[in-house]
Formats: sequence, structure tokens, C-alpha cells
Amino acid sequence: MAPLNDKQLHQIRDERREQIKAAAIQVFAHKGIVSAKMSMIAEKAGISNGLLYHYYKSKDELFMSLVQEAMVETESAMRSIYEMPGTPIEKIRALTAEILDESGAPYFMLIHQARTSDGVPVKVKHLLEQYSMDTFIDMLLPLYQEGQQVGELAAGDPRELIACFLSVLTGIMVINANGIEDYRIPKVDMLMRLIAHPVSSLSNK
Amino acid sequence: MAPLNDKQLHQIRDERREQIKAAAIQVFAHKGIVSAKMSMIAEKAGISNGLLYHYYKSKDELFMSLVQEAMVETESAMRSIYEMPGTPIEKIRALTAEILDESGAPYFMLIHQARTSDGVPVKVKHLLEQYSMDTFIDMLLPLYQEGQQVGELAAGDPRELIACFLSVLTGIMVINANGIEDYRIPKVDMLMRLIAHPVSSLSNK
Amino acid sequence: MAPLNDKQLHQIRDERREQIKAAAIQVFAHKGIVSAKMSMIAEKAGISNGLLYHYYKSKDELFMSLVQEAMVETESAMRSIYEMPGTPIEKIRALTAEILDESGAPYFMLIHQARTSDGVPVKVKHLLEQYSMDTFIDMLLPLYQEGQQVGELAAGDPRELIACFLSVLTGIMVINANGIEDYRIPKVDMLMRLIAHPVSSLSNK
Amino acid sequence: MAPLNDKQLHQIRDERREQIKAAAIQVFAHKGIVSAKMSMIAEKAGISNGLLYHYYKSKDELFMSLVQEAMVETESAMRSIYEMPGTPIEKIRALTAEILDESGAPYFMLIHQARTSDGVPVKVKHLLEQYSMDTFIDMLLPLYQEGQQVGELAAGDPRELIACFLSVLTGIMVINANGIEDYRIPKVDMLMRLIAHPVSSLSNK
DNA sequence: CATGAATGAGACTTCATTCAT
DNA sequence: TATGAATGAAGTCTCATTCAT
Repeated sequence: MAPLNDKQLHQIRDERREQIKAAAIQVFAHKGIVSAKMSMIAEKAGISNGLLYHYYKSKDELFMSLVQEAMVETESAMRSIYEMPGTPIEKIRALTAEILDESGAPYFMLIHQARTSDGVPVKVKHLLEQYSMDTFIDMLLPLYQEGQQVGELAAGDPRELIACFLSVLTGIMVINANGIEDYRIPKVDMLMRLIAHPVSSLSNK
Repeated sequence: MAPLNDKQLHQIRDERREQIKAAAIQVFAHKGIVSAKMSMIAEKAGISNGLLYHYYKSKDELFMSLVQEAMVETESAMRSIYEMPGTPIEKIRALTAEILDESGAPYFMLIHQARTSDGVPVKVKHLLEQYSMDTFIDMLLPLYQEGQQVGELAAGDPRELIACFLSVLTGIMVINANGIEDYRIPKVDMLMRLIAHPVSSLSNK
Repeated sequence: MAPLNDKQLHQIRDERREQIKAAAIQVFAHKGIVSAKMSMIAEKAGISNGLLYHYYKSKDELFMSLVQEAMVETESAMRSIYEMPGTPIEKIRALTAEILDESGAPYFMLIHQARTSDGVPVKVKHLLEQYSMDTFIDMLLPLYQEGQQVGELAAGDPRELIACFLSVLTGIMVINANGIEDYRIPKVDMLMRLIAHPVSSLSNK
Repeated sequence: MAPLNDKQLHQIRDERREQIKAAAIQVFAHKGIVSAKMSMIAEKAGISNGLLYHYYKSKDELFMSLVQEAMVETESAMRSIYEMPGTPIEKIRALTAEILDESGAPYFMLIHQARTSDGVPVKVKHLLEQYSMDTFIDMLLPLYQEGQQVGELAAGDPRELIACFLSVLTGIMVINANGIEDYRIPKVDMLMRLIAHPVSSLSNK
């Protein structure tokens, strides 16, 4: 009956936050930010409606916090590309596979929602500027250029190509996030054709 | 003495319906079915809130009517592929270009919304079954197989390839529909690489 | 193509007013004052929505005018009792039969609605005071007392008896007005037992 | 530390439900299902508009739940007649008195509203079929026939007589439910004359 | 920390009423 | 006179958020 000590409290808080985040990601991704109801999130997290507001001041804040996390995660994934082994195209394939595989879809979905929703306050918009597509393009640019030089990647304006590739990737993630059976996610190799140099990809096979 | 004659009335009604449809497509595509408020549509159409309900019984009906139209439109676009000139790959390129160009994005968006939203009643779901992805795959299958035989199109399970291609296309349309600047729509030629036979596409260039 | 002359116009006006009244009575009686929609009345009258408002300034006015008419009609029916042939009980039986038979039900319904509805403005309330139940009781009182003296009618406070009888009659009319099959309107003879002197009614049979 | 325990919660919920039901019965009986506004019910119950929907999913559901309760109540009252002491006519008089006395009027009103309103969905209609007037007639039939055999009750088709009697009773309850002063509810003895055998009722006095 | 009752703003929808023709 | 399109107020219902316990 003794009150929980600070450590325990802290642990409970962290656990709860994780429960909530996990639940919220699912619900947001499935239903979109507007259709997602706080009550759904609470239920999926196994907690009461009111408790949600002990951990997150508002739906917007909860959403924003997820978006931020998604962005940090995405950025770190992007950065990690330089630590990967292999040639440029192999690195990109690995990164792409990681994005497609992993539970990355909800992240993309969240970011997309954030970009397109307009009910969300200024704070999110700031985040979005900070992690705009250009940011990611900048990160991948050197690698892509290297790939072009070694003849692995398709010729053309590299920024444009990266932007298109990321857009396609985002599109796939977005339509995939809702769990609709109808759509079909392409295999990595298929997507790589978008940016691979034709001859290289031939010899690659 | 007499009130407006039939012709005038008809004309007014048609005008209004078009105004409303145009406004609704924009709003629905931008915001999704839930975020789209009838008041927004009314305002964008330049009419009162109540008048909306003279022309469409409910938000759902309005949405459904747009979705249906979108589907019919899409289906007819797909069917038209067989009337196009050129080899299989040229036909597909032309169709793809048409989809990307034209104001087709909102249509795709609507269909996607219909597929993913769950606030929509049974009627829409029926429509969706009628125009599932499989339907479209079936339509394109013969053409694709022909393309494979003449060596223009990539080898592999043709249904799978078509499904992936359409999914990518849908994804692009969806992220594009919101009018976000960040994303970058690939050129047709780039997208064609997804399904073109490597050698063929080389010689094509 | 010559414009209608005054007489014709007048005639049209009268016809229209009758159409509207007839339609309105039906709709009001069936649905009650709130559920009755002006559009229903217009449709049943075979005219346009707008035209209704050329003849009646508002729903309330239309309703009120019907109520007034119903009251005048009812009062005159009541008054006519003294012109009827026969003994007091025979007169009352005749009046009762008239009320039950005739399309009188809607009238009762209207008056009842007016009494119970509270959305109706002051003017109707004035009417109601003018034609309160007491008014009718006063009218029937001499007859009833005569009936008691000749031993045809049940003993007891005559005002009370009349009031009860009229209330029962009203109740029947009200539940009958909606056209529900479930209810069963008693025969006149049955109702007369409420106020007939037992012995008299025996010998009457 | 813990929130309200189960018992307390249960109690609060029950209280609220009772508040709401009491308020709703009054408002529905007074105004009818259409005129009755949820806001009126909320106000009369002393709660917010939104809380109403915590306890009842919709206006229809609230109405239906009251109707159902009214029907069950009515049926049980009818059934109880066989447990009452006395001869058939005494039993019927007791039942009638109970109906007239008690707060039964709102119940009758509700059932009547349900029968006559047409805004109410299918579910209520099902209920109504289950508890149609015929059902009640069937329940009273044996008793009535017994009453006829012992010469207490008026001769004639017993089903018809019961139906008329119940209709009159309903009519009275309906016009009484609105709380209009004008009407006058007959005493039980007066109503009994409708169905009592003349001679019997004579000796009864 | 935890609960769920309670609130209220806002959205959809209906319909009496007005208005241009 | 006659029409039906057009308006806007009001009602039902949802849900993010707060509050008492």
C-alpha cells in the first residue's frame, strides 16, 4: 500500500506513453487523423479516455509527437544509408527494402497526413519545413551522384530523380497504410528499375 | 406570367449540379470524406448550405455519386486503351500519360478515399467491389501479355506486374491530389521503366 | 391570352383555398401539426410549394384558419341540436352519430392539436378560450337538464357528465384521426350508455 | 487513488437513466415525438445535451426504450387482472381504476404516439405488432366471456366490446396526457357503464 | 495515476419561408 | 397567379476535452 516510488512512477509513465503511441500510430494510419477518435486510441491502448489527457495535452499534440518521432526515425534511416555496405545502388536498394519491409508504412502515412491535413497547428508546419522533402533529397544527393558516376543509376537531374523516387515510395506507403487488400506493393527490384541505369540493371540480373 | 420554363429550370439545375460536383471533388480530394465539410463545399460552390440538399440528399450520396462517376470515367479510360494506336507499350504509355496529365488525380483520390474510408455505407462498398483493382487488371491483362510476347514488357506474372503498376500510379495520384508542393510526380517515361523490358526500353530510347 | 377577369380570378382563388384546406386538414390530422410539412400539403393540394404562401402567410396561419373553421363548424353542429326532432336523448344520440360518422374526426383532431400544441401563437389561444369546453357545456346544459328531468339521462352533476361525455368523444376522435387500424370506434349506442339513465336505456332497447 | 468504484458508478448511471427517463416521458407525452426536443429533455433532466447521448444512442432509441417499458408495464397490468379479487366486472373496474389513477397516462400516450407517429423506425413497429390491441383483447377475452355468462357484462361480440372499451380508455388517456385542463376524465363508474350489463349495473348500485 | 461522467462546440440535415422569373 | 430554386434557423448527434472522485 506504500506509494510507488519515483522510479516506478517513471516506469509506468514510460510504459503508458509507449502503449498510447503504439495504439495511436495504428489508429491514425488506419483511419486518418480526422476519423481517428481519441476514444479508439484509448481503447486500443487499454486505458481510459481521460488518462490519455494526462499524457498528451490534446489530439493534436499526440499526433504531432508521433509525426516528430516518425521524422526523426526517417531521417536517421536516411542517414544510415552511408553506413551501409555495398555500391550506391546496393545501398539504396537496402534502404528501400527497409522502408518497404518494416513497419515503416505508418510513419510515412503520418508524415503524409501531417503534410496534407490543415487542421494541424503551426508547430507541425514548422516540423514539416524542417524535414521537407528537400532535406531528404539533400541527404541522398551525394550518394546518387556517385551512383550516376559509376553508371549504376539512371542519368538525369539527380534531385529530380530522387524526388520522384521518394514520391513514389511515399505514395505506395500511403495507400498501403490503410491495410486495403486491393493494392499491391511492388517488390524492391521492381521499384529499383525507376532509378537504375538500364544497362547496369541488366548486368545486375 | 408563367414561371421559368422547363428548359431554363433544367439549365439552372444542371449548372448547380456541376458547380456542386466541381466544388465537392476539390474539397473531397483535398480533405478526405470526413474532413470535408458540407459548408466548405457549399461555400466553394457559391451556394447556401441548404441548397446542397436540394441537389444531393446527403453528404454520403454526394460522395457516392462522385465516386461512381470517377469509376465509370476510369473504366472508360481503361477500355479506351484498346482503341489507341501503337504497340502495347505505346498504348500503356499513352494511357499512363493521360492519367497523370489530366484532371484525373481527383478521381483516383476519390476512389482511394472510398476504398479506405470506413464511414461510408454499404452502397459505396458495392460499387467498389464492382470496380475493384482486379477488374482493371482483367481489362489490361490481354494487352500486357501481348506486350510480353513481343518483348516490350518486363517478364513475370502479368497480373502481379499490372497490379503493382496500378498501385504505384494510384499512390502517386493520391499524394498528388492534395496539392502539396513537396511531392514530385514522375514523368511517364520514368514510370514506364517499372514495366518495360530492359532491352526494349533501351532500344526505345 | 386575355388576362383573366376579376371574377375568374376570384373563382380560382376560392378553388385554390379549398384545395389547400382540404389537403391541409388531411395532413395535419394524420401527422400532427409538427410532422405535417408544408411541402406535403402543397403536394397533396397539387400546387407548388411557393403558391401556398400566396394563400396563407404561414403554416401557423393555415393551421389557425383550419382550427377556426373547425370550431365554427363544431359550434354550429352543437347549436343545431336544438333544431333536431325527438326527445333530449334522441337529440344527443343524433348529434353524437353525426360527430362520429361524418368526417368530423379531423376537426376534433385539429382542435385538440391546437389545445395541446404550444408552438402556436397567441391568436389561436384566444380562439381556444372563445371556444373552450365550457362554451360547449353551456350550450348543451339546458338540453341535458331536460333529459334528466324526463328520466332519460343519468343523474348527477350535468356539467360534469357533459364534460366527461365530450372528453370521451374527443378522445375517440383523436385516436381515430390518424387512421390507425388498431383502434375501434364504439357504436353510438354504446357511447350513449355513458350518459343514458339505466332504466330508460333498458326500455329503449 | 482509485476512481469511483463500481457501485458508485452504477448508482450514478442508474440515477441519470431515471432522471432522463422521467424527463423524457413528460416531454414526449406533452409534445409528441417530433416536437419533443432532445434539448428540452436534457434541460428537464438537468443535464447537458451531450450527456443524453451517453445514455441513449439517439432520440429514437430513447423513445423506443420508453415505449417498450410502457408496453411491458401495460401488459403486466393487464395480466395482473386475473390475480385480482372479485367478480369479473369488479376485476375490470379495478384494472380500469388503476389505469386512470396512476401515472399510467404517459404510458398510454407513449404507446399511442408510437402507433401514430411515422418518423419512428422499424424496430418500434415490431414492438407494436408484438403488443397490438389484439394481444390485449386476447388477454381479457376469457374474463369478459365469464362476465357475460354471469350476466355482469353487456351482451354482444366480446372482442368488439373489449376493443371499444380499450379504445375509449386510450382516447381518454391520450387527451389527458397533455395536461390540458379543459378535458374531464370520467370516473370509473361512468366508464363501466360502457360494458356493464344494464340490469346488473342497476342492482350493483 | 486513473476513471468515466459531463460538457459544449461544431457538423449534418430538415424545412418554413422568401424570391427571381 | 404560379413555380421551384434558394436561404437560414433550428434540431440531432459526435467527440475532443475537462472534472469530480
